[in-house]
Amino acid sequence: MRLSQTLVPTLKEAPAEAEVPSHIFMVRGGFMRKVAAGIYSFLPLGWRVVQKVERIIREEMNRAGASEVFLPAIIPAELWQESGRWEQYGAQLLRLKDRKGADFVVGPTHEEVICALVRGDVRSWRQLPLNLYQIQTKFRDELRPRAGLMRGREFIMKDAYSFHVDEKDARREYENMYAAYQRIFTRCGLAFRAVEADTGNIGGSLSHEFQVLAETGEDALVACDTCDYAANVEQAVARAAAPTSSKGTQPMKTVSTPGQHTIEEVSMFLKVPASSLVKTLVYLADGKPVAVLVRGDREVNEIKLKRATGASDVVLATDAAVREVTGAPVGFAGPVGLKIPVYCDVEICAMTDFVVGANAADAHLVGVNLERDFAPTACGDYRQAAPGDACPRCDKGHLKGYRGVEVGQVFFLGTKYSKPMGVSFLDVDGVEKPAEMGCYGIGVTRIVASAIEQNHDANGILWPVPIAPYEVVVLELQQDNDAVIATAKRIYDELGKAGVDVLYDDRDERAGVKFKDADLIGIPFRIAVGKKGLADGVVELKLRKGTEVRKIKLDEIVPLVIAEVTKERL
RNA sequence: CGGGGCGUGGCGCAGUCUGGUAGCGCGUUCGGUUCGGGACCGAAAGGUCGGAGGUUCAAAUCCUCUCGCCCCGACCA
Repeated sequence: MRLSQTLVPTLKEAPAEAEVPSHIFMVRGGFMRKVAAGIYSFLPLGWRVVQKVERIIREEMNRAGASEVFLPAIIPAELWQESGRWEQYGAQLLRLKDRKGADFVVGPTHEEVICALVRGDVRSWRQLPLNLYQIQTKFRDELRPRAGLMRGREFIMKDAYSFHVDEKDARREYENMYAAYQRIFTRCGLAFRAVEADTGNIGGSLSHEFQVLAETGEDALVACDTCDYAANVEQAVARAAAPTSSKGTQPMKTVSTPGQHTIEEVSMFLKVPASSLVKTLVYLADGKPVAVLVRGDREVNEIKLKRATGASDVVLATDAAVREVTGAPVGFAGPVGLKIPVYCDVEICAMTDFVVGANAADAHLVGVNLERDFAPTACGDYRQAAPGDACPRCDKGHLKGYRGVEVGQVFFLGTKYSKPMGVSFLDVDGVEKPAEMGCYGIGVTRIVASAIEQNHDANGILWPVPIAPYEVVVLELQQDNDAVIATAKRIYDELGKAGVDVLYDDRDERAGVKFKDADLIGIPFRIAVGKKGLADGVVELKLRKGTEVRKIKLDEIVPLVIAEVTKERL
């Protein structure tokens, strides 16, 4: 492609709203433009990157035995009412009406549609297993879209759904997709990690997320420094310290702590570390108050609490509710004498003579001990795992913290959707059974953003060759020199004929502008054709990710570049 | 939804406190000189100051309402 004939509007300055590197460079490099909050147009360069990523995904999905379909973006509400998600999904679901007043949704995900398709046409065990996927635009009306493509409202996703005669086969396919995902992200040139994950809204019982490691990632991860355990902190098991046999030595007594209601304040006031305090938090589990105890320097993991209480909704209680339950202002809650269920994190089983709120204004209890002074309803893992924790899987390791961008997730769903949606088949034994299901998503546009987060410098993007919009850029450094123009055009033509994706900067611009733009848009291989080099019979070859400028003889440049590009393609 | 901030030519911003009829840099167009790391000189085009209402002789500026956007938090296949 000749740069003079396409639209690559590069900018010297990025819009003020762009903060993360991927957003800044995609706008500055002329890859995309914003249309509304979380909604973007892809320009020629950006769309080429998306298509390269999609091609890799298609190749690997097809190789893994999945079949591509294309489902509608606009879905009748009845299907969502049938699954129950019309009510459950909340405000993220964009709802609309047609001219007759009938309700529709813009699909944020497609379990309903795929189930409706499969239940109509799959009747027999002989038709299973089946794995269907699509690459399509999704819409989720996010509370707060941010960081360009990292969290948009409209985005491109590859979603796959598999159907099986039994759980064993569904788990086999889970492993198959897991392996395919490893290949996809590797081929995209990403440094990533598969981590154990919560199953969230989608439901099901087994899930891994594929996280691209990046400082700007929204997700907190922990991974063992010794074994291969890795998990989203939402999901990570917090290893219990060995319970102490000591019963504690101090008597329980009340101390006055006027105005000290945060852990930090109480810790300073009583001159004890936060790790010697026990934090009592009141939650409403489906509206009913429960208390959770964690060590003072820990955080409650609400997902674990949700699981423990069996509630479908767990929220921190309002100040008024806390006051009603504890009889004290917020900041003085404690387990002693509480009439509501008390969930005690196991870490506290290893503590003695700790500090808790006294359920009275301006007072705390010191020298408190489990069992002796209060009896919890349950003991378990209710806290957020944290860097420095002992690894829950191996004996030697400790957890380290990372930030990640979730680019894919695989779920084993069981019959969560197939039962309510009536996806069943007649098995060999003549019995009708619900299909076991899996689903597997990849954020295509998020891959594009996270690739930039991982591959950029101060001047612009450093695309990995397999997803670069073009593999090679040819710079024509002078417009008034026939030899330069003829040579640049010849190299461009020959590379193009050889199947190399090549961009030709034939614009009537000064050399400096072309160098700057080439760095900004991040094409991996750069060939500079100028009169200085031609005088010596050479052109210059430079890799975007390196600093070395190689002078290559005119008759060697094309075969050399073809060889080097091919090597990088994966 | 809670907290903070911002809407002024395509982009980045000043002007708003203290009302007087819109300015700077980049980009764009034309002419000239330049020409291997975002050139220089000269000329020019381009703005309902997010929108509506109000106060005033006079509103980008003050008041009310409203819409949009960004950041932090809560939320999240």
